[in-house]
Amino acid sequence: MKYYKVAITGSPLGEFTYESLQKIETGTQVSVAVRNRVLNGVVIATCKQPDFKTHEILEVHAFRFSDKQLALARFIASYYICSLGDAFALMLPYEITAGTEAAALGTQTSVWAVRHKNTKSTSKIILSSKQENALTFLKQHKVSLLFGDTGSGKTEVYMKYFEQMAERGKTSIFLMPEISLTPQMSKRLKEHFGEDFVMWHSKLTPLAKKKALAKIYAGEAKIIAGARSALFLPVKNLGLIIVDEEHDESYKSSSRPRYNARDLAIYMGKLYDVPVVLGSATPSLTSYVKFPHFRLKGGHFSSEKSFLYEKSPESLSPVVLQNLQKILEKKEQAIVFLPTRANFKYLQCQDCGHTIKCAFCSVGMSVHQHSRALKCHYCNFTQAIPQVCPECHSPNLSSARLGTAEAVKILQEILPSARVEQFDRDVITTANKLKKALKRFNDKESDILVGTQMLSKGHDYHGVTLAVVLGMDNMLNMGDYRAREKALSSLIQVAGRSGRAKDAKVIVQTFNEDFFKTYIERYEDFLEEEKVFRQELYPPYKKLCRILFAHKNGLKAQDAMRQMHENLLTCKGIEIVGAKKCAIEKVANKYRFEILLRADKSTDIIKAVKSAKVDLAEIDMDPIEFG
DNA sequence: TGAGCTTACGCC
DNA sequence: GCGTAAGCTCAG
Repeated sequence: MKYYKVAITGSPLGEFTYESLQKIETGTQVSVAVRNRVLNGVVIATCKQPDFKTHEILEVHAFRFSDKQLALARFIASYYICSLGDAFALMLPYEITAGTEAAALGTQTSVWAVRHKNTKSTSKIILSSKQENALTFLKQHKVSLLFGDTGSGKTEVYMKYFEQMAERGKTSIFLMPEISLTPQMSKRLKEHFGEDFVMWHSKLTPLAKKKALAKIYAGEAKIIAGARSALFLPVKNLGLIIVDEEHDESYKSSSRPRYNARDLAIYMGKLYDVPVVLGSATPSLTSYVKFPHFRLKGGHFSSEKSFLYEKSPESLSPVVLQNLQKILEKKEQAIVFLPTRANFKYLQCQDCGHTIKCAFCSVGMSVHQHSRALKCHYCNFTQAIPQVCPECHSPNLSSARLGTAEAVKILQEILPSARVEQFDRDVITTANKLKKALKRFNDKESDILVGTQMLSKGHDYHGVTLAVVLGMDNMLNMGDYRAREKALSSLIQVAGRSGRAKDAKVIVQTFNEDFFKTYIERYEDFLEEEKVFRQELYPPYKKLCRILFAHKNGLKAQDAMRQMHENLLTCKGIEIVGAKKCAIEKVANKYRFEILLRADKSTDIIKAVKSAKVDLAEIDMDPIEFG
């Protein structure tokens, strides 16, 4: 009898020992019984017979993780402090049988693919001399940052690099934020690379996933574009990883394990000995400090952009409305950016000051006029809009903090001839709706798009000559160490969506004109100054780790925090910045506490957290959210 | 007393 | 994480 250590896929527990008569290679997928359930697992080692009774491995699957994937899983488990089972779960975003079935399917597809090879464009990508220089630079470095303005032609540089890799038979992974996986980008890559190109994201239908996997297994996919999970696909012959919009927060997972795909891409680059390119018009300070960069300036468009700052509280002010009116008269288009969804973020009593809170979270309920409801943006709890204050019964309830839906409503009333559309995740719920909304806008069937961050991510709007940016001060006043970086980069990203063809105007409503004015066209100056601000206490100069404790019994969560805090006191090389209630005390009926750690080296944090960890603790290494 | 719900334990 | 068994509450 042989004995094996098995990591249970998706389980936070450690490795369990199972027996089998078969010889099973490390990395092989197996089915095992835990309690009386059959679960998937991964064989991670052989071992001696333990002193307890073991169960038999029920089934040995055909799929096996490569040694490099095993190394990646081990790294994730150790750096993000999670079980191997949790790490492997990231790498299996498809059913257990996918490996074998897809492999079988692969042969069929390859015949099909060969027959359709002629769908691939034969046209070569022609780069400008600046772009050529950029590519040369990227090729000279293991990890590099392509710091390129919107419209500077980063995508062509990427595509040329992909093409050269494909010519050498190498596969490239192209990561982008989920929301940027637009029909436009897909179309462009598909047109150029034809059957060599595969798209991967969580919303693919099971059949589409199967087809994509088949191509990947068969080694036919040469360019794999996808959201963060695409990083873990079983790629053959990896040659290059490009992480576009590297500053984007969506690379960081907000559930266990809380990995950052951009950072893991860099680790994978080392592991596979392939180059990694990070790209952004507004790079994170972390990447800017850590990696050599090539500055690709704009100038792709000959148009000019002018900025107008309005010192005003957030509103559709006369200045904003007049400018929108002018745009309509000229039959041009505008985008309006607002960081808030719904009609209003809050509903407040004018007499006693009470804000209506979610019954399950310690946050205000947002007003959704369309569904005539108050909605919690944290847990989705919905209730009717009350007529009187639940505290003092006053009927004087008023809404605060303008949201996208309300802005659309106001614009439709004041500018009745305008065709205004809401562009946020309340309205754009599917890929199809996104595609259609973009098509309407680019076909000039709509005039004004009012939206959140979604507006600014990777879409090309040809005819926009006015960008209105509201709510910047709310972003700036968020209070976490990245607030300035986030606000400025959002502004630059939104501004970058306008003036692609003609001269354009950007209206920024803010009381912090000096800050935005100074840096809007000099992001590198901002980064230089930000270095000084971060030097003493914040990343990339210091490592942070946040540990969360959430439980519906508040005392349980607090006790767990206290216990871990006590354990941490004896640990060396770390600073306990705080151990307290979270800023948002309760979410989805769970009370929340947190510990924040700071250190010079991540190894000290890992060592400390591993030794001090208690059951309830959820580890968030390199956190970017502090709510 | 036991149905119905909450909490603690430990999984190989 | 999650199933199970033990603990707890309360109408009858």
